[in-house]
This record gives sequence, C-alpha cells and structure tokens, in this order.
Amino acid sequence: MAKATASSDDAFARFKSYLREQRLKSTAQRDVIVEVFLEGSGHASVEELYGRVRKRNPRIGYATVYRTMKLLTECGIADERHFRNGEARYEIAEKEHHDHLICERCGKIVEFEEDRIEALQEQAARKLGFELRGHKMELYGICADCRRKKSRG
Amino acid sequence: MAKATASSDDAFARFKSYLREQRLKSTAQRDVIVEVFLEGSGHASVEELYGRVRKRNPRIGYATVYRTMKLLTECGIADERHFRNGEARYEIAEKEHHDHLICERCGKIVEFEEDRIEALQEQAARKLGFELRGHKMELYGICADCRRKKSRG
DNA sequence: GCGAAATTGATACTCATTTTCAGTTAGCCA
DNA sequence: TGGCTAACTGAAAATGAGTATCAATTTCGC
Repeated sequence: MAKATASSDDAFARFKSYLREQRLKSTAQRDVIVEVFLEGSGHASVEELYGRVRKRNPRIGYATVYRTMKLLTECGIADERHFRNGEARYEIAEKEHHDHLICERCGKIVEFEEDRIEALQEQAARKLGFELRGHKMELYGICADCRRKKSRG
Repeated sequence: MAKATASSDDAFARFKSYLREQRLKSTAQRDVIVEVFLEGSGHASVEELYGRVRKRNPRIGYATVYRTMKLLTECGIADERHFRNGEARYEIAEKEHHDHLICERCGKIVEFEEDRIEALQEQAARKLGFELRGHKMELYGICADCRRKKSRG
C-alpha cells in the first residue's frame, strides 16, 4: 500500500539484513515503524512518528518507536538530530553530509551544503591541535515566506 | 576571599545594577552564585555550579541556582549553551562572538572565531531566502593531548 | 521600623526518554 | 511441524534536567 521509492526499499532491506546479522528479530511492529519513517519527509519527531504509526497499528507503544528509531540510528539508516528545543528529530541518513537552516518563526528546516565552510572548519580545528571528527552547524533565521507574511501584516 | 579579576568585578557590578533597574532584590544567595560563576573557567553546568555554591553556603537550593543563572543570562552576563548531551552549560558572555571546538575524549572545550565561516554562513542563508538571525556551530574532534596519550598507550 | 513585593528552599511537577517486567513472539533445531 | 529460549513488546514506573508552587522569610522604599 505504502508508496515506496527505490531508495526506501533499499533502506528497508538494509534494515532487515542488519537485524539478521545482529541476530535480532524481525517483527511486524518494527516493519511498520521503519516504513512510516522511510515514507516521511524527514526531520520527524518521535511524537510525529508515533502518531503516524498508530494509524496503522494502534497497539504499538511509544517505547517501541523509541527502540526502533535507536536501532535505525545504529545501523546508519537514520540520523538523530537535536535542534533548539532539544527534542530528537530523525532524518533519513543521506550519503552526502549537510547542515541545517531553520526558520525561527515557522520551524521550517532546509538542508544545505557548503564545502568551503567544511574546509574552513577542518582548518580551524587543525590550527588548534584537534583532529576533526564531526561537527554540528545550524543556522537560524527567518524564511522568505515568513518575511513576506510579516510585512503584509 | 575570592580571587576576582577586574572584569569579574565589573560583571558583578553590572549584575547589581541590573537588579536595581528591574526592581529585583539583591540577596546573599545571588551574590554567592554570581561570584562562583564569575570565578569559574566557563562552560560550567548547573550541577557543577551548585556543588561549588554549596561549599560556601550549603543551604542554597538547586532551584535558586537555576533561577540566578537565568537572570544572569537575561542580563547578558552569561550565555547558555547546550552541547551534545543536552544539559545546559553557562559561559561568561564575551563581547566577540565565537564558536566551540570540543574534544570527544576528555570533554575539553576550546573557543574559536572564524570570520570567513561567518561570512559564508550569511551567504548560504541568503541564497536560500533566509534572513540570518543566529547560528550554532560546534566542532567535535580529538585534542592534541588526548592524541598524544593514546599513542603512548 | 513597616509592610508590600520579591525571594527562598523544599517539593511537586513536567516532558522527553529509558528502564522494568511479565507476558508474547520469532526463529533455530529436531 | 513442535518446542524452546532469547529477543521483543506494551504498560507503567523510573529517570533526569529543568520549572512551577507555596508557605515562610527577607529586602528595601517609605
């Protein structure tokens, strides 16, 4: 029933093999949660995922959603992010690295990539004696839509 | 008793005038908490501050430390930050903006500033239609000390 | 010094997330 | 297929950071 893209099928299959490798079990609950996550547009909170999961199977508990999202994160299919309010949001792990631009008014999250910034980060870390392992960068501002609305009243 | 630098004296005085302006009260508890904060090396968690505060006055409660740190943040003397684990850490607000480089092994936090990165951030946001309001950037890596220790065993 | 308004400390609460635990399954082996 | 056991599940209790509540206390303008 679910619209599944080639890449989400792929991720689903990867999840299944991860379970097999780790001698973990494949369950109907996990299947639903992973499907819902992969169908989503990304940046979903556990609460949002839980809401969508329950529409398919109202008997699935909150804890199972948490547990499954942790599994997905471990096996590299999901990335866990924490934006300003601190609550976790999950996005589908993409091959290319990217950062986030977040609208302070409507909460919209846009992804972007800027190699020149990455290069400068690497350089800044090295200058201070660090071996860079990762980073977190979020830009906060007001998106075009919100600025337009504001000026109209 | 407390070693106080010229700038911490200054910040202390600024706190006092903030209280006066806002018609808030000066109390012994607030004095202790602010002193402890200003003497510290920065990036202290509430728990750490609370521990140090209690050595001077064991009757001061946790809530008062939270409340006072919030006041300090409001009046621009402290900046509240949230690094990976999510718990708040406070640093003395400096005039110049800076970002953080954090050692994943020992937790050391180093501040740095890189105008070229800032400029590129501004540019990236504008390109996507955003008016930039702020950002959060943390680099994670392994510091020189930890790399040295590791290689010695 | 008075007295209203602010503050305090203890404690109860919130909210996101984790753990616990008793009952339920999945998946390996015969 | 049937059995077994470790893994899984849902509900509910527990956690941990931070906030709100409230009676008792303190500050400070008059």
